[in-house]
Amino acid sequence: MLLAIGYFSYYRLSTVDNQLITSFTEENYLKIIYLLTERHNGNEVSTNQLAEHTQTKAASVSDMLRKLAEKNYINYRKYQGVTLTEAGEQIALGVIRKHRLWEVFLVEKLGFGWDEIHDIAEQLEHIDSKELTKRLDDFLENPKFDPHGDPIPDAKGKMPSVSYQKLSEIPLNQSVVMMGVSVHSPAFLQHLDKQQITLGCDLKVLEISDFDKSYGLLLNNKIRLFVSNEVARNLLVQVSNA
Amino acid sequence: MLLAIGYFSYYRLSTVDNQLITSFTEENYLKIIYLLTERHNGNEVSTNQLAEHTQTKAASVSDMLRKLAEKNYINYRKYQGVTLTEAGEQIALGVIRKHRLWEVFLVEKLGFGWDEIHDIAEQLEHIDSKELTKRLDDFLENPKFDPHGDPIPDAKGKMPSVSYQKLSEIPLNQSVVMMGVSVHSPAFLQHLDKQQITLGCDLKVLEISDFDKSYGLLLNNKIRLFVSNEVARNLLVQVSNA
DNA sequence: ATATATTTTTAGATTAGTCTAAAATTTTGT
DNA sequence: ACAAAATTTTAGACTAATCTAAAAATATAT
Ligand SMILES: [Mn+2]
Ligand SMILES: [Mn+2]
Ligand SMILES: [Mn+2]
Ligand SMILES: [Mn+2]
Repeated sequence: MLLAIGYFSYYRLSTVDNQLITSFTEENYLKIIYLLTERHNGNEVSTNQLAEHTQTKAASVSDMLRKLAEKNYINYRKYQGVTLTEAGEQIALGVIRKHRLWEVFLVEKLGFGWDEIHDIAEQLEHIDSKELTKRLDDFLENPKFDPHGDPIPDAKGKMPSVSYQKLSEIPLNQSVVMMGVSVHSPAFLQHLDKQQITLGCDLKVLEISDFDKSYGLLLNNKIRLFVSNEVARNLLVQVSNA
Repeated sequence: MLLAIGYFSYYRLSTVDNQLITSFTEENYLKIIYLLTERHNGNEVSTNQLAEHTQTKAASVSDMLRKLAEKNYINYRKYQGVTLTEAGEQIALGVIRKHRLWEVFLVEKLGFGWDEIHDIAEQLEHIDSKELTKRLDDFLENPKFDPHGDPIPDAKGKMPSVSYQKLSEIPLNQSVVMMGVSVHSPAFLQHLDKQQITLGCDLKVLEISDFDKSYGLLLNNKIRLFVSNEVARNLLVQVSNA
């Protein structure tokens, strides 16, 4: 809620663009439920998983789930985990859209590295203004992917479907393009930077070491390097269609 | 507090760049105390004034003042009103800096009108990242004034001093430049837009009507128009030094 | 199948920020 | 100078989001 008096105005949390009030906290729960559901291919998300990802205790999550179910944002059968309703999913996708658009802004316009942006986007994703989101999207020239390769839901709340594979699942000598990462930690992203593994680069698995299961790669048809098995499992790629 | 786990992270309010925790709400109080103190030329701000500008009740303000005084952000003698301490002023100036930088962004980069930006900046001013503020400032080419003509405090927390006069205090036939507005309501700003009164335009008071005390102006040495006494009192100008 | 372990929910508290109503203090007007 | 009015503070209560501890439900393991 916003009210102007003379010079000033005071922004009182539990904002609204127009209609229903969804708190900062509720938005975070819905977003995390969406992302975890997606990661589990549509399976219910458990209370403990949510506690872990919200950095709270299971008891707090139970309370919040009761509340979100009351508002019809989630399907909730006690002890059975949750999924989002259509209404809940739309809120989640709106938050994810803003998060990813702001990440594009931070990298493309402000020159941040892809390892520095997530925590800032975590705040910006809650800014509540349809018009701002629309103008930001245009300013960025309607990007379809964020700096980590994640697809950006459109203004209607539709998430583009992507079909990436883990590099670890690609046959030897198959040329692929690096499309995304499934871990966003600064440490992992900086590790990739050091080896010049960036979004859009060409990769080919030449060998998998018998010694430590590490991956011997050819990068951009030029550079040979080894990455650990864990790195290979967290690189998302697509078979080159060239 | 921010913690990343795999894909996600969860932003828990009561944020920090590094050190002390200042809530969203506390930031708003400190900002409003700063602006009201400035408006009263350094005089104490009263509980009722704060209640009005925070859209809360005097009782709530009293509580918050006790808390802010405890944290040494304000000088508070019961019943006597408050002023900011150096620490409180630095927080207020940081918030105001971000508010005004974001307003520049919204107008210069996203093409918003000056009447549409305040409420969005009211949210953006709480985003907590020194690095973001620094890069935003550079991206905007280190603007010294926001779209309403208000000066932008520098990164060290120093507010540039400006010496504007109300148009209503300017002698007849004195050429002045329009430098700012002392009311930021969309209605007022749109009213100015309609008469093409913009920041930087030339103004000269040709007459003050005996009938209704309205001001007969010459705009940009070309256009003659009348504005109400209230408009004249809320236009901030500076004598042309050309 | 049943005891044990794990997960989830409930019960009861706590904190921040707000409220209304009542008490205390300051200001104003004669 | 003092009564009345206005302002400010205090007291007590409420809501959202969290917590710990205990109870209930579900899963697992012999
Ligand atoms: Mn992110
Ligand atoms: Mn991302
Ligand atoms: Mn503003
Ligand atoms: Mn402004």
